[in-house]
Amino acid sequence: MTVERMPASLGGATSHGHLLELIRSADGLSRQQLLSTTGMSRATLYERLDTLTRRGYIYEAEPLGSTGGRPSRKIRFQDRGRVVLALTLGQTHGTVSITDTTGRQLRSETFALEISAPADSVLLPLVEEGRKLLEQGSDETLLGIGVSLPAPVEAGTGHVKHQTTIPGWSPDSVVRAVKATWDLPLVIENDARAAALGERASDAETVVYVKVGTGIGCGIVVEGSILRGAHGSAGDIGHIRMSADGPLCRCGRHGCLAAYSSGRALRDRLGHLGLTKIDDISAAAGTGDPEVLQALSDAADVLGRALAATVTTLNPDRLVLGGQIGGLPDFVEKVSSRVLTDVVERIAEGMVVEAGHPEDLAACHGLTTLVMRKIFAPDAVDQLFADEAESAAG
Amino acid sequence: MTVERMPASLGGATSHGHLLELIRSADGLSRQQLLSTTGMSRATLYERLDTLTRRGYIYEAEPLGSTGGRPSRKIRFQDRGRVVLALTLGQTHGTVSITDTTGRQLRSETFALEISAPADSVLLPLVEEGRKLLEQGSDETLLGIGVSLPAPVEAGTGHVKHQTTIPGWSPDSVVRAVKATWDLPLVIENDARAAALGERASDAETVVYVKVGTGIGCGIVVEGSILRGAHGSAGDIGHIRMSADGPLCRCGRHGCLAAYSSGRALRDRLGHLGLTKIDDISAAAGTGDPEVLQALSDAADVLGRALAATVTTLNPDRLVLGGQIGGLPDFVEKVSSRVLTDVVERIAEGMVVEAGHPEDLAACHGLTTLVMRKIFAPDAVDQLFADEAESAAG
DNA sequence: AAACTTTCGTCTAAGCATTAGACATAAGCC
DNA sequence: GGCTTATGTCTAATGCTTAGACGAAAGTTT
Repeated sequence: MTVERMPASLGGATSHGHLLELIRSADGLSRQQLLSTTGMSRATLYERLDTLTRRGYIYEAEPLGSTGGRPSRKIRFQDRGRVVLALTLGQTHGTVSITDTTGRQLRSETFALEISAPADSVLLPLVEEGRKLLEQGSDETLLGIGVSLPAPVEAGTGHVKHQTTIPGWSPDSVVRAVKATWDLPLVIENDARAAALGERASDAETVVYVKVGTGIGCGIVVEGSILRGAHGSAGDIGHIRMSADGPLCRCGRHGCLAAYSSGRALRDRLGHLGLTKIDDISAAAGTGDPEVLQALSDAADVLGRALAATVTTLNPDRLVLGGQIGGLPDFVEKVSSRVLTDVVERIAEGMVVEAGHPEDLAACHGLTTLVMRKIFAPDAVDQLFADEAESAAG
Repeated sequence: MTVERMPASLGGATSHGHLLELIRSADGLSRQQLLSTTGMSRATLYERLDTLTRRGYIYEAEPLGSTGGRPSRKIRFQDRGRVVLALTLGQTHGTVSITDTTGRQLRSETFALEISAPADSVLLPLVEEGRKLLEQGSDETLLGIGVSLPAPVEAGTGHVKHQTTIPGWSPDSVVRAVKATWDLPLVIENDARAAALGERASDAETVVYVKVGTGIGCGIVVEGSILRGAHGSAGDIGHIRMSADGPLCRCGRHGCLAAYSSGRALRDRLGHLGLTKIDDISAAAGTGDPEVLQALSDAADVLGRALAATVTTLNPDRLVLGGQIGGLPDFVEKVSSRVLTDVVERIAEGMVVEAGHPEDLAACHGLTTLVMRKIFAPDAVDQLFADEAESAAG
């Protein structure tokens, strides 16, 4: 006799990992609902739920309203007291955050730092602060750690690629600094990419996140996954060439987007006003200084022209701007209008151009998403259960 | 007692579908090799192979060389006599091809057509020619049909999107025209996207395919899958705006890439030489007409500038040029040099810029890939087996 | 030609996960 | 208290998968 099965896509959630995934995605399902959505037998499902409960993956939450008989109880993903530590490093500041499993910040501290300093001198204070922040919580369990950097990161290993922004750091400096304190799942990602992931609303969306701070970074998320390209340089839009004879860029070429629109370029242009820091510029923009506003407008216009090409190539649902410069309302407004006029209507329509969440929050959220994915990926969970069963038997 | 299992990624090929996938990807594996790679038991594997053989999915091929004992026999995916029909429609020509399961053309015929004519008057002759070509083969089984169009196509349904190039076609005109003759798996795709897929070498690569014919099309393949974007307009680079006050484009705006570099733009520029067709231009380029060469060079230069932005955004492994204009050696050369100078070295290095296979072949290959994927996707095969088992039991 | 080696093909008993379904209990509603 | 629905546990049956045996097949080596 053959059993009626659900289409594999929806409910063939037979394994522990997929069942957990189902519970984690739906916020609270009753046993009854799980039985019908998965199509599993009572005995099997209960065994699975039992195991997942015993191992602390799920718990039984409040009852749902009764429909006449005994009320069912929600089964929930065990997120109570589970936290992720996110270290988001920028060029000049770093934030240490404790987040819940959905990426919401619970506690955080921001510090000044100099990213070009030796790796350990930058990282160890942050790690130490992480330890302190963790101690402030009661009954919290740390699940994993995420670190974002304003530099290219190798996809699989999390190694820092040798590059101008972080000259002295060895590839595995972050891994070592963190692993020395916590032997837990660790994810390292470029800051713009982490923020892009943190800004995405649904898994179906294509999001382009552009960070304009000291430099220009960009993260592209297509259907929930980060676009990396052949050598991990996808989204390196700061070096789109806007003209053959433009200003000199740090990369040695002329006319790069970053030489027009980055915070560094603005600082150079506005240096004579005594604005020596990027934050000075955003502050001056707030006061309405006309020269500053004009400079921002020019920068935004060039960026908008470049992004028009990027947007035309990718047809995203959303274009999100962030960073100290990128997030300024006037800047967003100007970029938006330029992009929307330069992009053909078919692509522009329905696309949202907007300022992102405060940068740390976005990156923090993205990092938590990555950490959670790494730990609770169905296959990873199944593997873990299989390994434990094996070692118990062997 | 617990069984040692292979890592799920590699060999956990327990189901019929995944086993078939494994056999299909490796070209000829012995039973012995299958046993060790999958980790399945002899009995189970043999049952699976038996079923797959009985249903005509696989067959036993020639023996491998002996290593001292009885030689093993290769198990092969059943591709003998299996063909796919590919209809590749351009603006002015259409090709009907019979391909083997790897996408290699076996027989083909090319016709002149006018894409702006009513759908049925374009499609029915091609379908009829397809029937004739199929009759020429002996002992061939048609697995499915692929159709590529020089117009946007809706991803899931294969419906033609209402657009300027094909004004009179109803969304489902292609589906109806084909399904009336063959009730088989059908895939409909945009021509540049099909070609992009047809050009890809490995599933790990990111490939940007740019077709310069009458218009400019572009297909982007990331890790084997086609990038579509929010409304399916990803890769619509013909309307990247190259200047605010450039020539008028058909879309009503000024300065679009297509107004500089498309075959149509070249034809307009070279009209006074009596070159009224795109093919005339490529012919004249072959004879070395200096005015034509200069026009091509200019067009290529602008395209190269636009592609530099696209390439910087995506960091592809390969940039492939195709189409009547795009495939011209001088054109490729010029685009390549412009892209490679405009793109920052980190991205340019390792990237290959090259002319694609003749356009029909690439699109044809891509279509076959899509049809084969649709039919032999592991899940689809498993579903089929499950359904049949159920109906046999019920 | 005989011995050797390796694969092939089939079969069996055992193991294990999963299932259908029974049965008792719990809990809210009328 | 009766009704209804969900929960919790248990059992026999089912059926897929496995380990492993066994012999035949088909080459190589001696």
